[in-house]
Amino acid sequence: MKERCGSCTQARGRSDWDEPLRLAGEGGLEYRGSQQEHYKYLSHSSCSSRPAASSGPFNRQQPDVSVSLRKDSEDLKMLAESAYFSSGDAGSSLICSSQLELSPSRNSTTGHLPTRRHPSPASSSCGHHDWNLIRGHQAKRARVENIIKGMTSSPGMHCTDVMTIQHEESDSMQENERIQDQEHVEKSGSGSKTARKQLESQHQHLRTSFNHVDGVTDTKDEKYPTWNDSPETSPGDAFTDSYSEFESSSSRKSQGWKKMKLMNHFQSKPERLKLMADVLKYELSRAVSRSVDSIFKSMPLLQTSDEGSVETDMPLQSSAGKDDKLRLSFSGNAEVQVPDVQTEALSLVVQKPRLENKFILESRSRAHHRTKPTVPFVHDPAVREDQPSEKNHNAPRQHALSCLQDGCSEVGQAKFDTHWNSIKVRSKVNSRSVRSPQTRTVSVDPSLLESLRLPHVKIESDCLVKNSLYMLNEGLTTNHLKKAKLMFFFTRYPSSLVLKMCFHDVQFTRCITSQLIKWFSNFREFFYIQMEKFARHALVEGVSDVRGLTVGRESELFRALNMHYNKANDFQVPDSFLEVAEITLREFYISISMGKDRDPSWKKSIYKVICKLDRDVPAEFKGHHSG
DNA sequence: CTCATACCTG
DNA sequence: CAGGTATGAG
Repeated sequence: MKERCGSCTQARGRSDWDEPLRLAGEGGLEYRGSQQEHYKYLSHSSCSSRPAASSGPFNRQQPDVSVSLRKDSEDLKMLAESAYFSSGDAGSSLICSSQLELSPSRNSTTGHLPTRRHPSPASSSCGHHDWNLIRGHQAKRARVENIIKGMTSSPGMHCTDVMTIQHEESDSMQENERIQDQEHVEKSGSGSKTARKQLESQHQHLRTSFNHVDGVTDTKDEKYPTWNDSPETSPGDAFTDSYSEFESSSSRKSQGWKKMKLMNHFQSKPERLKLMADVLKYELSRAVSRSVDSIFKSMPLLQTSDEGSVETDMPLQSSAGKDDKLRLSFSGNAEVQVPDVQTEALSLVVQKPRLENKFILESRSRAHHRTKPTVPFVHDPAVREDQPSEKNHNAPRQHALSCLQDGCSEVGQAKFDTHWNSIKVRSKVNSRSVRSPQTRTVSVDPSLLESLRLPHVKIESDCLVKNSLYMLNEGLTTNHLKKAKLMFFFTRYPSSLVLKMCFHDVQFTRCITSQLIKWFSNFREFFYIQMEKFARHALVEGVSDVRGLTVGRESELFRALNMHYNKANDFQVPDSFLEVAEITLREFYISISMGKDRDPSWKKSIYKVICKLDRDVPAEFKGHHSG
């Protein structure tokens, strides 16, 4: 009694689900013949009365449907194919590209903003006076920009970004130490040196430090890759050790030529060092505070609309409209701009790294050097129509965090608003996976906050984490189910591509895919059961002509269907679905009236017809509102 | 054999 | 709606 849509099963079976990377498009072609065959059969059947001249919805539809659907099918295939190929390899190539894009620190040529400066003794000496000409606020700005730059990296980077900032400071200071040492030697060699001169020297030194931060990059970038790739050695190591006395943040070991310098640091200028550290801390905290404040200022918006896309005073170098991931990373890092080397990674790691999407969170064990920027992979098929939702989103969608559309930007989509708070769907898959924002916390070491003098910065972890780290669900929620039901109005046999596009916020594991398939299978089951029931009922009631079978919005059949798929009745069921329902009902009626239901697989032919009536799912299903 | 689905059941 | 099973295609 296994009635199956043979071609459907074939076309949508392995090639579709089992190998999602393969486009499931051939089915449509195969069905075409079947459909024609079917309609031929229908026209031959005693019940079929579909002369073109006759009126009525049935006649109006059939020819149109069979033709236009064919065309639509073609278009769909094309669209799907293009969309597919761009999204199919997203899991891999996008990651790679994103990593590249997101790692300005690894490629000094990409950034206006220096990420890492390692003034070599020679060049730093040469540029010393030039740097002194640069105003302090420029230096600060540079640092802030640097911070922002760091934010554009992945969430997993925040710790090391901070480290980098510290190291930058350290390096600058160290460089100045070297300069000062030189000066010291020179002056001591020449003669007297007053305490005032010492003080001036310190101030000069500090200015130089900041200027270094701002201006060093050009000459030192070439050193960065080495530093980045070889965490064990860094020109800034020496000072890091001394600097850590104030920040207690670094465990890096000084190496090589640094050690002698380090000795000098402590022996000759402890006070100066301390002063420098204090000033640096102050400046750093100010800069960080400003940047963080600006970020947080914009953060609450992220929860509710695209307006919340991160807009800060700070220049965001990276992205044009398409690079949502960059901005996402930006927000992701925003939460942890506090130089905390100990805590936040833990809270982030709590989030399960995504295996398929390589959502990698760097281990803290590598915090002592800049980790490779990790990319929060936004399962965001590149071809996805990035068009605004019809109900909201006047704000430009390019404002990032469009990848957050699922959770945070569903203004006006009341029926999806509770996505993030939705209860779990009863299922094995769900039971292990639904991420609740409340489960995430960002722990920032209070002492570090204190040390940074950022009392006003509130780490709104939920908001931040929600916005930055919840793009991908491991489980299907009730809202996903709801969405799937609404999708059923358009497609009874969604391809894996469509599913991925519409549920791009879900990690498409095998389980998830199977569950979605099962959902639609259940939907179809209910749908066909209703159809058969009403068709039989019509026969019993003596309906003699299929033209008398219509499915209107007031019909009992539609109400039953609507109750099932659109219980809240908050979705405008497309007319096309009514047509599909009507066609299906008539197919059942015809088959039953012909006694075909005695054939165990009598529904097969009906399935063949219906599966061809799938429409493209509206873009709003693909773009956002996961639920 | 695997795989995906239809069908049946709870 | 999901689990289990039967079926058929590859």
